[in-house]
Amino acid sequence: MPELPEVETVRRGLAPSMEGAVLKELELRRNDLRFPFPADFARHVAGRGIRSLSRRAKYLLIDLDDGKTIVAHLGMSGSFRVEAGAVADTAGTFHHPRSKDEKHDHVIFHLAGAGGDARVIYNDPRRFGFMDIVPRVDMASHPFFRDLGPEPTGNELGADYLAKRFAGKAQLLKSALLDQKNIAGLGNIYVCEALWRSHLSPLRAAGTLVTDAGKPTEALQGLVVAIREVIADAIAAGGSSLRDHIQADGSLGYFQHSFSVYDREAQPCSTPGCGGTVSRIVQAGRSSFYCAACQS
DNA sequence: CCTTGAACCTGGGCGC
DNA sequence: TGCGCCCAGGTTCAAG
Repeated sequence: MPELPEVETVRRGLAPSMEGAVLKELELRRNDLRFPFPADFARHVAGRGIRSLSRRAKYLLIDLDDGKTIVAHLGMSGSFRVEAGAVADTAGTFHHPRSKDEKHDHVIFHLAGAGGDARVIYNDPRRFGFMDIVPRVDMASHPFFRDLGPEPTGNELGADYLAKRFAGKAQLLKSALLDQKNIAGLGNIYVCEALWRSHLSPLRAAGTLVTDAGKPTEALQGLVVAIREVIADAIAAGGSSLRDHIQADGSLGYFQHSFSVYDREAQPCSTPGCGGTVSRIVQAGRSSFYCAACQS
């Protein structure tokens, strides 16, 4: 499902329709996703204005004008799509585009905005996603966010910080990078890709990237750069569209065309001069893709 | 503390 | 066409 770049792409796609709009009605087509919706969820948010859309890790945050925030996690298969408001065709006739209901449409945001009415529809076949509402003053201490590590964007993530987290750890590097307490927002795809870019094996112990003095090794510094770059590249590409993930406007991200190792088992490694082959192994129940020839 | 495996749920792909 | 199995972008909890 959506990792950080996909959620960021969703946020950017939804923002023009949602920011500044009024949430006329929240339509819940079932009682729960992964968890039950909060008590009186729909009644609670009806009529509220939407201030802004933001993101923390893989959470989409919809800030309302009453000091509360709708928190949405897309799980493995969640997606949003927008039905724009009335649009004039070339003859000047207004049409209200309304896509037909699709299977697994679970939550519908009915909006009134400057561009007319719109609907934002949350679809999630596997229902591993969830939504909740949290007062903004409590956000940092809320269990969703309390233990999250730094964002891998910009300069928030540092090698010195990771050295402290990894020091003395026998934990597999793959698992350490998937742990949202270490870095927030990475998932299976981008961990595999960042490890390939930094020529590090997913089988390596996290502690081997830290010197005896507790400082980051050059390898760890390279890993931090690779993580930042792969996330930035993926956001710029609109995320990765595998299976059911689409952008809010229905278009596809295209970072999947830039995968070097993810889902490329048995294909040649693209490190210049390497000549190796991409392997797939299973670690902690997840597939890891890597080149044993150039990643150590 | 550690790591692994199962669980949550539906659907797509593949082999037979 | 169908069935059974494996796999899937995440997270959490139990068990060893």
